[in-house]
Amino acid sequence: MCYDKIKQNLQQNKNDSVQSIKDGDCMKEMLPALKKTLLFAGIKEDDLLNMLACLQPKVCHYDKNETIALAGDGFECIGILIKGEAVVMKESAAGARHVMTMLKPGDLFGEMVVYAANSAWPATVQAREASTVLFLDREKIIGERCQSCSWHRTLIHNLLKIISERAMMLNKKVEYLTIRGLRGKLSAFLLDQYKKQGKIELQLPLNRNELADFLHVSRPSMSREMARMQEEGLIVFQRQTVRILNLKALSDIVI
Amino acid sequence: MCYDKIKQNLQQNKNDSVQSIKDGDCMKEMLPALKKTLLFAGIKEDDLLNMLACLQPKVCHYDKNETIALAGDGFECIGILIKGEAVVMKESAAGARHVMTMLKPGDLFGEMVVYAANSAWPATVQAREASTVLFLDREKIIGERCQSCSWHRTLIHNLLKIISERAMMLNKKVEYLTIRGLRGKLSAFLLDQYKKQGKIELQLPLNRNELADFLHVSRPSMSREMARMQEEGLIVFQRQTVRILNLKALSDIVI
DNA sequence: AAAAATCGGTAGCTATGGCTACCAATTCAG
DNA sequence: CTGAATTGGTAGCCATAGCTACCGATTTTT
Repeated sequence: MCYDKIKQNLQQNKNDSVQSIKDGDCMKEMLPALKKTLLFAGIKEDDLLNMLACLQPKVCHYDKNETIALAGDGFECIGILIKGEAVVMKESAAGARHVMTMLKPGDLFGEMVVYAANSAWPATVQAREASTVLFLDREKIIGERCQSCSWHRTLIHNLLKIISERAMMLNKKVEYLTIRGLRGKLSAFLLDQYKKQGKIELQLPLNRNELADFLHVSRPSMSREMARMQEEGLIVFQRQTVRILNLKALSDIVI
Repeated sequence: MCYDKIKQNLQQNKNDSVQSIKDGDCMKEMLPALKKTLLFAGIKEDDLLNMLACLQPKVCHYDKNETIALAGDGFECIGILIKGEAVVMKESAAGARHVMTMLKPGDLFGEMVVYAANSAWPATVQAREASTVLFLDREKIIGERCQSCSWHRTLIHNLLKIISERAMMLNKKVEYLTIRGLRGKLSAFLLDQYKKQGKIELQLPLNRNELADFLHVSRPSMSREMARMQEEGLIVFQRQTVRILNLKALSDIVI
């Protein structure tokens, strides 16, 4: 498992991984990914180097299809994908696989798991291409033993923001999922878009397939319902454009 | 709205609310609630007082049925219910109300919203009895301007843990909700219980009504499905006791 | 510009599951 | 100990929505 890899890395000279970052080669490779990482938002490029020295990250390489983290593992580090591509997926005992997210360079994983007490990693992370991952110790991010580095505060801010927003997103998702009825889900989505875009003439940010997927309904069923709502004079639509005709009726549908 | 109340409070002498905490009367009332609050876990009772002096909380009182926070409000503070009882609820435009959580003394609210960028409060908090609420500024918890207080680190740890665990719970909920088919949801639930209890003979922690509610299905539909599963030799059950007969079959059902 | 792929709409069939109603068993209260 | 209330099982009806299949329109590729 990945965990073995991290441990191996630890047993090496402590400064080894940091050293390797400091020689320009490796660092240059990492910079673009690190700059994109939300965890490091607001930290100047020049400071990144010093910060990494303090964070003592472990760098691990994975081959294509190698497992980075296994569902059920305990997990002490936050991962940042530096290079390559990975997927977060659920695997049933039957072997059916369901991809939950794709990770691109700069993406974070494990932020939630790592700070929750005795929670096992709920999904498997697997490299889809040869990939490089940076592991950050959860305590080091907070700066448990570090009094001198000023940017720990920025990291904590970012971390709180990232996890909070993940939670808010999940909350929103639960809301959509618990709404009874396809029409209800659609109405809720349209009203949310209305709130966001401020006009009754909406541009849908998703195509039909993605929207159906997001609401967890089948595409034809959704199309049918949209057609019905148009018949009943609630909305008019053409492709990605939807105009809400009866705002009140829509909000009445949502529980 | 609540926000006005907090502002009023701010316009008073800055130390006013803190003062009032320091006179024993008010403080004694608060102590039991504060000790239960997860945000303060691991902080000694003696330290609580000093901590509150640094955090400069605002104390607000609410009458029965008064609104503490309104859906859509921006919100800069975390709330701790000290006395009374409150509910977090969703209100549709139609006026239908749905209680999401009940808050008891010591319970926190707003932790997620407050650290997510420009997120509006997704639900309304309303006092069900005459209640007292302590509001903590989000920056003060992190200790933005405070170098001296050592327990900021504990608070940050607790905060990260609380929000992470909330997110993990939501994640679990999404999992259950996205499973297609009543049988799938049931199987997933039973397998989770199996993992938790370690035996194939389970004691369900919920009665049928609660379980149906948790899985977002109707009680009769669930009973029917359970009966079918028994017919097919997957499980045997009687009231709260369920014995799993075919573990593999169950896990095959869950996607 | 033609071919291919993607995207969206529609139809028909059917499985799923929600709902009401009712009954049996168990638990609780007086 | 008896009546009431809660809890769980069952039946039947029917709305919802999933699925397959197919078609036309649009976009992309070559």
